[in-house]
Parts: sequence; C-alpha cells; structure tokens
Amino acid sequence: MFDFPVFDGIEESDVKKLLTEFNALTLTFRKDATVLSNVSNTDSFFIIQEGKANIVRYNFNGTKTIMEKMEKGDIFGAFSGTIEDDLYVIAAEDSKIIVFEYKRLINRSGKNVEAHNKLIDNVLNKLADKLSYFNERIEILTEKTIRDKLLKYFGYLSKKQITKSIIIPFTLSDLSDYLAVDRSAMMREIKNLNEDGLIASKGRYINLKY
Amino acid sequence: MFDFPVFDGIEESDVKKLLTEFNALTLTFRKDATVLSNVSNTDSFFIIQEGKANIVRYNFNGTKTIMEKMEKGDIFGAFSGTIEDDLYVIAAEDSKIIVFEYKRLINRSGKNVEAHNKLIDNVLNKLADKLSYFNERIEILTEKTIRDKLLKYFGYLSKKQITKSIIIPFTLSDLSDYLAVDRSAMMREIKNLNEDGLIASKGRYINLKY
DNA sequence: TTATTTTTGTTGCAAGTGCAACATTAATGA
DNA sequence: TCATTAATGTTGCACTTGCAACAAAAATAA
Repeated sequence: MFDFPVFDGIEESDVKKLLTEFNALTLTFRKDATVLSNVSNTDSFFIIQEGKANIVRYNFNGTKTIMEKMEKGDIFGAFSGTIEDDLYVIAAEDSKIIVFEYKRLINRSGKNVEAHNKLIDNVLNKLADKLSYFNERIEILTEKTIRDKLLKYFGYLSKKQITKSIIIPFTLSDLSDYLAVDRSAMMREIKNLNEDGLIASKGRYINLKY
Repeated sequence: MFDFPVFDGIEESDVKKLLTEFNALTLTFRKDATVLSNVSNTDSFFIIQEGKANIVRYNFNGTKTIMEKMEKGDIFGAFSGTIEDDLYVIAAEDSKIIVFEYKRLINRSGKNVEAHNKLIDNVLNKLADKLSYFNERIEILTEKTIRDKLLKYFGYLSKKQITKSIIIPFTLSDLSDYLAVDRSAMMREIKNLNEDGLIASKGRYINLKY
C-alpha cells in the first residue's frame, strides 16, 4: 500500500496515523489530467502513490516540454524552489496522488513523533538521491565526445551493477536521448568501441574490456 | 554571522540556541585541507559558514575531478544519497564549517521548536533550489548545438534578470565550461548570432533581439 | 500464426565542433 | 606607471556528429 521510499522504515499503521493527522487526501487523475497548474504557487506537498506524472512547461509557441518525469514514490510541491511561473504537473497515466499541506510536514505536532521524524529524514534522502542522480547525468553530459559519454555512462552502470557485464536498463534509442546525442551517431560509436576492443556488445548487453 | 539561507527567518539568538542544543562545532580548514574523507559514510551534517569547498573524486589514475563546487551557505553530509565511496570534500580556500550530528537535525527535542521547524523547512528549500539549478543545467546541456545551448542559457538568464539586456555573470571562458563546449567554437557561434541579428553583444554584455 | 510496430543496425553526406595557434584587448599587481 | 597575466576574439583544418533514408531483426498485437 505505502511501500515507497518516503515511508521506508515507518510501520503502515503509523503511516496511516500520520496521513490522518495531516488531513491528507488521495486524489485520482486520469491520464493527461492537470494535477497542479502553478507549481511555484502551491502550499501543498504531493506524493505519487500510483502512476506517473510529468512536470511540463508550455512554451510561448504552444509546444510543451517535459521538464521532469516522475513516477511512483516521487514527491513534488511547495518545497520546490523554482521561481518559474509556467510549470504544470500533468498525469502521464492514470494516477493516484497523496496531497496534504506542506506546513503539516514541517510544523510538528506532539503526535506520532517517531514516524514524523523518519518521514522528514526520508524526504531529505529522497531529494538528495535525486540530486546525486542529476549530478551523475551532468557529469555524463559534460563529456565532449559521444565515445566519452558512453564510456562514462558504462562506468557508472558497471559500478552500480557491480560487474563488467552490464545490461543497459532501457532501449538504445532511449539511451541516445539520455546522452542527448543522435541515435545513429551513437550506434556508429558503439561499433567503433567494439572494433577498438574496448567493449564487446550485442544490443543492450555490453562487456567492458578495460 | 549566520546570514545564509538555511538560517533564513530564524532569529540569531535562536540559531545560537539551536546550535548549542545540537552540540555543533565550528571547524576551520586551510585551503586544500580534507574536510571529509568518505562522504557516503558520515553521520554528520555540514554547513559552510565561510569559504568554499569542493566535492571531488580521485580517479584510479590519480587525477581528481571536481564533482561539485560549494560555497558559503551550502550544506552537505549524511543525507546525501550517494553510494559512491571515493568522494572527498576538500576546502577550496580557508574555510569555517559548522558540523553537528545529522540525527540532531532529524530527531527533534522539545526545545526551540519553532526555530527547528524553520530550519528543516530551509534545508528542504535549499535542496530543492539546487535541484532546480541542476535541472536547468541539464536542460541546457541537452540541447544539441552550441547555438541552441547559448539561446537556452540566454533565455534563462533573461528570465532571471527580467530584461533582454543581460550580463553573463562569469567569464566567457567559464561559460564555455558551463555549456561543456569548446571556447573558440562558442565564440564563433556568438559571432554568428550577432551576424544573424538574433543578439547584439559585446563581451559579456548581450542584448536579445528576439 | 501472420501482420504490424518498435528497435536495432548501417551508410553517405553536409554541417557543426574541437583543436591548435595566434592577435588583441582588458585586468591585475608590483 | 609599466609589466605581466588573464580574458576575449579570430581562423584553418581535420574530425565528429547530426540528419536522412533505409534494411534487418525483434517484439507486440491481432
């Protein structure tokens, strides 16, 4: 029911007590529905319980840009330091979202102290996790050539999967988006890496030879 | 004395009470001294009171990479979600750094409740701010051409400075680092933008013509 | 199973970029 | 003030990359 990071280490019964104390609501949204129409103006705190949602910007010419993809367990809302006034949150699929006043999270009552403390701890960790994920992506995007981007990405993956036989966790097409390079140019570079003996790969299965 | 974001909105006397309650220490470090030798293992919370510090990685070949630059008011420590075991914090100049147990921040006692609440709020905001800064940088780095990176960056700057006559807040050389492109190629592109009438610039002073 | 869609793989070519090397201007320190 | 260093500006050239267009293989749906 509540098995996601912000509630880690809190008994389900305590989660329920907390949410009751916070006057939390669980709202359901259909795909493409607007969850929040001005991110910088809200005084609420949101947790995605089920489904997915995107933070999007509507550009002056009507096109929309996905600023951030969020999924089950992700949080957003009043704490977000953005000044930008044109950010929306849109459900990317049918979703259930928990909402309560941000103040309730911050201003602690005398009840459920332990659980409340743990929740704050988890929220901080959640943000820090995302920060380190972003940091890693920046490290990769900062590499100048496609080859170097690939190698740095493979390096991180290898560290996480604790093996030199890594499996790319999404399609090669998505990988080219992640690295922000042309897919065909990336494929060409993967071929080069194979020919140069730095890797031995077949599709998304890659053996690091260094 | 304590005029930085994490203490915003908290009376100086209350800040002092809090820090006393937390058994906080103020440590001084000389330039290049090691502040923290295993970021993922600490149980402390750090606030830079004066000076600057970098999070660095020592690569297998002995070279070091600056992962993140931090300055007065920035925070780091136990909440950082990184699993990486080779990250150090090094003082980039002579610095004073406030340290206390992370648990003290999370587990609230009955004292100084108001101030403590506000501190947590500020820490959340601080992390969210950084998140939005990182997000913006990723947005820029994701653009394919130098021209598009420049235009996106100029766009953000224009929004922040609320004018089309923007001033780049660091050297053009640093800008090329920030955009992760070759400096001379960037200069060439700036010239092209001028010739195409999209901007009118002289050094770091830029007028947006769109 | 067969049909359809998605993903992977490949190539030529034009355009964009990094690199190296140097000239000019601005900023800094003695 | 002059000397020195840092920052800005410029160019040719080789290499890398994006783009377009297509083929083959794999995954998914009917």
